[in-house]
Amino acid sequence: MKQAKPRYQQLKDLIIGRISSGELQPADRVPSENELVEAMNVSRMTANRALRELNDEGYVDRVAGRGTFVSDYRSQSHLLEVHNIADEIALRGHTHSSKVIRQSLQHARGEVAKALHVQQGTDVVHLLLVHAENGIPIQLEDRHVLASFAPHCLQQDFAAVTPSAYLTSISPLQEAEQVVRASVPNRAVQKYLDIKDGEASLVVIRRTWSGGRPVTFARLHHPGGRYELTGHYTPPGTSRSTSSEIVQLEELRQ
Amino acid sequence: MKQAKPRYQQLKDLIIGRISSGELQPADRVPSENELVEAMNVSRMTANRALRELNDEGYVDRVAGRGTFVSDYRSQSHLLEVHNIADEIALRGHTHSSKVIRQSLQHARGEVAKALHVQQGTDVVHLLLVHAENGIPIQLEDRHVLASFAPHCLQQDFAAVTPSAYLTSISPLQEAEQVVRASVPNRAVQKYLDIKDGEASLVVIRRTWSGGRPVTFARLHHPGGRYELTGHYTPPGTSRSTSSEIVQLEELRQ
DNA sequence: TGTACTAGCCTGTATATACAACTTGACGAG
DNA sequence: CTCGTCAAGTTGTATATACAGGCTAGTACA
Repeated sequence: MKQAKPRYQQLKDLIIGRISSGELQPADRVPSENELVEAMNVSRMTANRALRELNDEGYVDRVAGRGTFVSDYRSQSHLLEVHNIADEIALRGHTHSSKVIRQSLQHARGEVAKALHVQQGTDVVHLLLVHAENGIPIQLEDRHVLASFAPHCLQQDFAAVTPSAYLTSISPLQEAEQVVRASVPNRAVQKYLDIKDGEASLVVIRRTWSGGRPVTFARLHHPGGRYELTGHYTPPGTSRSTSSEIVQLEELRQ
Repeated sequence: MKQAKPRYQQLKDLIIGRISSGELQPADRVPSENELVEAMNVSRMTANRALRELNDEGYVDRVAGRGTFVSDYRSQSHLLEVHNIADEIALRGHTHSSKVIRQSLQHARGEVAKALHVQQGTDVVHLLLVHAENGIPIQLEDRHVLASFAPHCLQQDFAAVTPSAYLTSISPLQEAEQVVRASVPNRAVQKYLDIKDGEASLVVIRRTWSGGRPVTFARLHHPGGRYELTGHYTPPGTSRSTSSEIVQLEELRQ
């Protein structure tokens, strides 16, 4: 027997759905409280709670006197939260596409074996794919998956379902460790991400545990010029609306 | 003329104060909604909002039928999430040293004024210092602090106590937002961090709130070749911690 | 033409009321 | 003594209502 969700949650889900599907684009106007009252047959306080929480969660921006508008996340993602690149892009109202470059069974050696805590030569599936946002390359995913953990990994169509989504569908994520570093990538990475020579890239190296052991090891290369990670720590203070304002920055002067 | 805070916010501040001061210990019972109604002369919905938001922010745990209790989760994650470069280095058993390059009173302009939510021309203290680990430069800290928040900032000896440590000693951190990006730095940054031409740097831009307003804005430049951020994630409700283990990695082959 | 003002919409807050669901402890029947 | 029931207190949600304050467009006026 399934308990019905609260109405304010239903409203939130509805609006998040419209944003994720692309029906509502960043900066688009979201129905006002009074419009929700009429359309959804709820009281204004209920509509207010739904929109206020969406505001607190960063989905929308509200301006007294003007209205509620879809927030533009641009190219941000949350630090320390495990993310799926496709979802991130969908949340921004953009279209995600990915191209599989390699999908093969290999024997773990060196770094990979060490990172996954397995013997050299253990079967692993090696995935290499490029993710694009509105056609622009934004992530090169270089991932190794323990073959014993995901036996059907070779048959999967990762252009349709991202490896991240597939792996979490097999078994819930239990633990993750990530390292972020900056580097100037080599030719191969430059080519896949379409970045210029001498430009920096942001690299996220992530190991994910399931059932007490590491099951996948991924290197995620992003073009430094058009990708950044954002983190928000909300210890105390108000439930102040997270501003979607993005701080433009200049390089250190002279 | 100061605008009075909303009553639900006053309630939140009151309870946060009792927790911060130690009057309320973890697992202690917080006044119920009805008790707040009588004691504070507010409606139950207002008390409900205050307690609900404190719950969302992790200060308290609420159980229907039982009551509201002080959470003990926050005290753990607090220290671990916001890091001080000197503490990080000390954790690795190395020696930290720093050199102050600039420590001057300035008027906030452009990006800094915008990031700190103040008028152009507001007094800010500009700090520029290089942190070194075992004598090797590892961070260039370019920080602006609201002068009204830290009036003695100009007299402080930041070679002895890092700005981060000093600021948290003035007032507990309430909220932080950070952006991580990769870039190839300009000459000035290269010089201070002693990095080669064309090498990447990892830049952390961080804004920190206290008392509901941003009080400091910092750009932390790190040499890409010898610095990385590590994070550790454990999904359900458990605390996150930074892991000191560092995954060695190889460049993407070919 | 341009300026000031106002009507109307929007969000933000506060209150009173109501009912549902959950938890605990007290009380009484067996 | 044990078990079930019930009452009281608590949180969770929903509604109707009210007023304050911000924003905008259009209108009246100079």
